[in-house]
Amino acid sequence: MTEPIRLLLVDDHPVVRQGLRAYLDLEPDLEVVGEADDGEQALARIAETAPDVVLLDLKMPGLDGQGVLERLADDPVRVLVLTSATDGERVPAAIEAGAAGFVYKDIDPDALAAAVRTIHAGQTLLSPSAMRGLMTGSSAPPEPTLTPRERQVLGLIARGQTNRQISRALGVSEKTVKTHVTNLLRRIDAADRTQAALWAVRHGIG
Amino acid sequence: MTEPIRLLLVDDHPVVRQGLRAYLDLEPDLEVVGEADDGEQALARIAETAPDVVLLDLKMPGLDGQGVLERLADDPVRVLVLTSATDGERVPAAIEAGAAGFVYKDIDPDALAAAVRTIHAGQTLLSPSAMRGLMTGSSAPPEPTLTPRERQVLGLIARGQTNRQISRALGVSEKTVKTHVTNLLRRIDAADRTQAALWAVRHGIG
DNA sequence: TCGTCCGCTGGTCTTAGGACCTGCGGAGCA
DNA sequence: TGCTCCGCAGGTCCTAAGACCAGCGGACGA
Repeated sequence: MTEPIRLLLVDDHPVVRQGLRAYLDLEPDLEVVGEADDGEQALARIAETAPDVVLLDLKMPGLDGQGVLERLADDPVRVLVLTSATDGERVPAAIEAGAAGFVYKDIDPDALAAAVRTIHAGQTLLSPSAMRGLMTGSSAPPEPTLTPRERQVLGLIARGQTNRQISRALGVSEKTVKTHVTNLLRRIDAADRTQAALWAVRHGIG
Repeated sequence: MTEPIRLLLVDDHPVVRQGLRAYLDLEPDLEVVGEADDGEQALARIAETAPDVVLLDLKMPGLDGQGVLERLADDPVRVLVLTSATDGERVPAAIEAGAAGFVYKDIDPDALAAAVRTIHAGQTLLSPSAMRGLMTGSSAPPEPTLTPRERQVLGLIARGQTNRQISRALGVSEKTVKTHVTNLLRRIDAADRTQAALWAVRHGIG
């Protein structure tokens, strides 16, 4: 097993830090090595703990996230910006200042862990549609829209049913079920039914 | 999007409530509408806020979790008992008194959110072997005994990984992974990896 | 020593699953 | 009318998954 990714959590709300720590520390390849509640403290902790990735809220009293980013210009640490829909307008400047990506604070824990790994691996977490959405001030990313039938099939997948079982349950051919499965996998960006089932559980379907 | 599931958190330790709230509130379909640190306060909050689901610690000063359950006999609210391995002997009585399920306090956030959704959907979170083990007063959950390796593989399945991906993550052959999968499927009585993943989620693995 | 469990790995074989091609009819809308 | 979406279903094809056969060495306990 390789060294865990070392994380610093920077947010002025203890509740948020606690919540983040509670589930990030459960990931075996992630390790929270410190917390900070403002920009100055963040810089001090970064110097002390040399984290790989900083999860950084932009909106903080005193030295804010943008200020931190500007002072980290020559530091190899990767910064993942934690943002909310109402803070979207700060993100482009943060990216300009060197942040490697951003996520919404309401991101689910799996996706946050994945985001951390992605930027730690040297990639960035930006998509033109996401940037565009932020700049127009639109709310959180929309959920994929499944057709009623796809949703139904997904619900049955999330109960562990095979295509054969689903076809019998719905009174259609197995071929039809396969078609719905193929379509819904593409919509929710899942590679297979197992991932689809997990997605369904996370989204309260089935 | 449907209405979020409204939650009340009941635990005498502020730290626990805070941590729970921090990550449950991050789930878009869940909303923490209140907290209470003992049974009396819990009943008052339930009356005020009409939550869908109560996360309830059994062991509290004054009116405890069991007392709350007994007074909620005619309330439609669903109760998810938060327990620890050392409190296991209280669970059967709590279930008898109307709790819809129980989870261990060290459950990971995904599994907890899934548990909440499951009981909100009207299901229960009980397995005969889990109940049997609890009734005999054993400490650890009496789950099917997976070997350490099987458990590890199951955890990765529960993240949606393929056998190939798992073999790379663990540094073993795909053949070895398949063997572990075959063995763990038999142990947990699952027909395929999708069912195994769902089982893992329900049991706080991965 | 022997037996069991564990983790590792090879082999063979079948089939469920999924991608991607196709097309039908119905509904709704410009 | 034409287009899109939806649900339904056929086809071909490949491969991941899983069952079941086998065996190795190490650790542990009777």
